[in-house]
Amino acid sequence: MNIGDVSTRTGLPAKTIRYYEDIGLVTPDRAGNGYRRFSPAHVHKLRFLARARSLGFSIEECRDLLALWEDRARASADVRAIANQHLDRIEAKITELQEMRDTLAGLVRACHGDDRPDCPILRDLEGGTPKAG
Amino acid sequence: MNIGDVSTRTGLPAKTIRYYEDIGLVTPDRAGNGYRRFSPAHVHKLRFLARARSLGFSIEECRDLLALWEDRARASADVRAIANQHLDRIEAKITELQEMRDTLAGLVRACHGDDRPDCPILRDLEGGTPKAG
DNA sequence: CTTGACCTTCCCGTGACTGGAACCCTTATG
DNA sequence: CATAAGGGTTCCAGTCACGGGAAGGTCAAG
Repeated sequence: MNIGDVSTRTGLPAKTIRYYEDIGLVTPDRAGNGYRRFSPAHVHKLRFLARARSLGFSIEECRDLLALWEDRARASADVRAIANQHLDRIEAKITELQEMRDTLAGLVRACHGDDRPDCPILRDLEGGTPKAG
Repeated sequence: MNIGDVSTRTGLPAKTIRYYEDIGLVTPDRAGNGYRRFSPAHVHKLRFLARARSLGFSIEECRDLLALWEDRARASADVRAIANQHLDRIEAKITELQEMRDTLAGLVRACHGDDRPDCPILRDLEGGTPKAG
């Protein structure tokens, strides 16, 4: 199978698939004309990667997950540890973004948003005068 | 004031302050020995930047906000538009992360996490067999 | 024989910095 | 006077996970 087919089958751009080869995540064969040739197993692997990436795992985590996936003697605890770590990072990021959102939403609410120059948003950015009174 | 003092006063690393000069966000004076010299106004501006960045505004948004901040005739609506747009992006990101979190949390819960190889997390990544039965 | 859709490699750009090398300026101390 | 410490300076490279685009090879159809 050529890279274009693999791309449609996995949803990954061809560029991304080449990149994954570059960094050693997949190693397709080569046809006589130099074209990459992918087996169903390669496609399966790339789908695994696409799914893991869509869940926000980093490339290095994907590499680890792939290794575990291909290790028939792996311990599920190892997989869960990676997932849990990632989960913690996601939770932290969510909290951080929620704080940003709350602050910003408050400022946007406080701003009348017309053609006058007075603006609580800028006042906050300027010096943390969070609307006195 | 030298860059080190500005760094402590604003909480921004010196490297970042130099970077902000590079991209034209601040333009400190220069002393005879080539050192950057910052006025209180520069520090104020950098604090503005630090606060805006901490709220997740991109550098380009910061540039726009700075321009509005320094335009005494600005309309608060313009500021609010930028903030609102940013708010939407934050909301979208939060939703995306929450979906990731929910999926991952489900998988982690389903994984017994011991030394056996059987693992629902890998099963999901492998092919979307989301635990049949 | 040409067209057009594929494929290849290669290099640059992204955002917002961070690390590090190699060097200059200033002050204090032996 | 040498030197060491602790500022500062420039410039280059790396991060992460690709994406854009150039320059060119390959293949099936008309």
